[in-house]
Amino acid sequence: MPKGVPSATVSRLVTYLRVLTDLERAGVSRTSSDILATEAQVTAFQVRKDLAYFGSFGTRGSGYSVHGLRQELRRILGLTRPWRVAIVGMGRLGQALADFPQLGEFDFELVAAFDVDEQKVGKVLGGVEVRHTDELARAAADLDIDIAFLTVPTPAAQAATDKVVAAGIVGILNFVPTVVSTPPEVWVETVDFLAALKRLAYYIKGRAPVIDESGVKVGST
Amino acid sequence: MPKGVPSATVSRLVTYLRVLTDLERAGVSRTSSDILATEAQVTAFQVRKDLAYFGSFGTRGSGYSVHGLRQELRRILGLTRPWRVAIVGMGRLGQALADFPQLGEFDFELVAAFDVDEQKVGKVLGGVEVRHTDELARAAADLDIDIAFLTVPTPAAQAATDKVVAAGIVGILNFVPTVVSTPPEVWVETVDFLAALKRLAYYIKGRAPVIDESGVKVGST
DNA sequence: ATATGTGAATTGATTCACAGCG
DNA sequence: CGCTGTGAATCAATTCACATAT
Repeated sequence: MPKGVPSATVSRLVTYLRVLTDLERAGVSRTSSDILATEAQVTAFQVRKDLAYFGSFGTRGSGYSVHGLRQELRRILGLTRPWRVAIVGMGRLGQALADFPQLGEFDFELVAAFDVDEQKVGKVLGGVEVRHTDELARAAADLDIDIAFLTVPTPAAQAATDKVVAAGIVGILNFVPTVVSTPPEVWVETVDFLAALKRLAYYIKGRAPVIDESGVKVGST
Repeated sequence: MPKGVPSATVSRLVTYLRVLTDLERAGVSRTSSDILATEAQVTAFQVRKDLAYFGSFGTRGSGYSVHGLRQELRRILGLTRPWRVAIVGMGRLGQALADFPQLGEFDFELVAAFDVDEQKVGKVLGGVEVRHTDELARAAADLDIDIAFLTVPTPAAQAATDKVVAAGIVGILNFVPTVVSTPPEVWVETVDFLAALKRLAYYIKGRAPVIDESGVKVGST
């Protein structure tokens, strides 16, 4: 596990893994940095450099084994063992994620769900019984929870995070549009579509088609 | 609109804007790069450098006007005018997004929804009438659509993207876990929670609590 | 002949120190 | 005096050229 790997490299490795999975599913047995680069929309240099952080996985002159490189990437990314996931916050999004069928496909197992609403505690939503968030520490130890999906309302985010941290959970997938504080041993990845939408506004500002006086779309000025 | 702004800066501007909105809502009238930095979990240097790409918005010795800086960031990010959004792909996620109440709060207006499924075309899902995806080009011109939310099944992603591009839409918020190809005048922001989850696995690999033989959690080795 | 793996060069982003203004 | 704004320095990431292996 080398140090100093750019986080952009980790993101790209996830993309390469998806491309390799598609290739393997399509029955392709060998590939190259060129092909991976095209599919991932990066350069072949970048693909090779990204892989070089972790070792040498190809054969000079003939490229990479699709299956072999896929296994290596799964190992590098830590996707060869099942991760045990809990959802914290069973509102609309939490319930939708509980229902999401493809989680298991990728060795992520939903093992618990939590909410502070007594109306929800004890009910089964999306196939899991909802427990009270105060049970987090006990349940995390019993159920060996690795990852929490944080899907609580924004004002509750930090308090819920503190409970997750106190429970010894080291990974948080944060769906709440706010920055939460955690000790350094806890890693937080954020998924925030409103933030992505606002970035998009920045990039297309001034590019959006302009309608001229006759109602015809013309290029931006 | 300065060139060469790091994309990380754009992401952080979105965070600063959220912090400023919270501060304004809380009735705070002035702030500083230090306060913004703490809330956004970056350094004060970084805040000032990020803002410096676009101008000078503070007062030396006394910091920033919360309201003033918030307006500047809204202007910089292109959030002072309404953006017209269409959803392409009215499956589970598309319907959930159509139902999402907070879009309008941020000057994003849902103006149309598309699907290829004849069963869905003509129905009203999440408050919008669903049109056939082949109507995209016509509708985009009539309704002046700026942004498409891409929420189609993965195998349909590129074909749907091509229709979006042909319709003259310049911004795509891509929820599909794949890389789509677009001409350079179209900007794509990707929201992929499975990718974020896999990155998380990488970072916590080796950090996850280890259970010793007596069933007690101990630090990772 | 061909495509990988990698050190060197370049480009880009962040950090810093302090000059500049209120 | 305090806090912003910014050029210079450091640090990090990407690009490139080519040596290397099959």
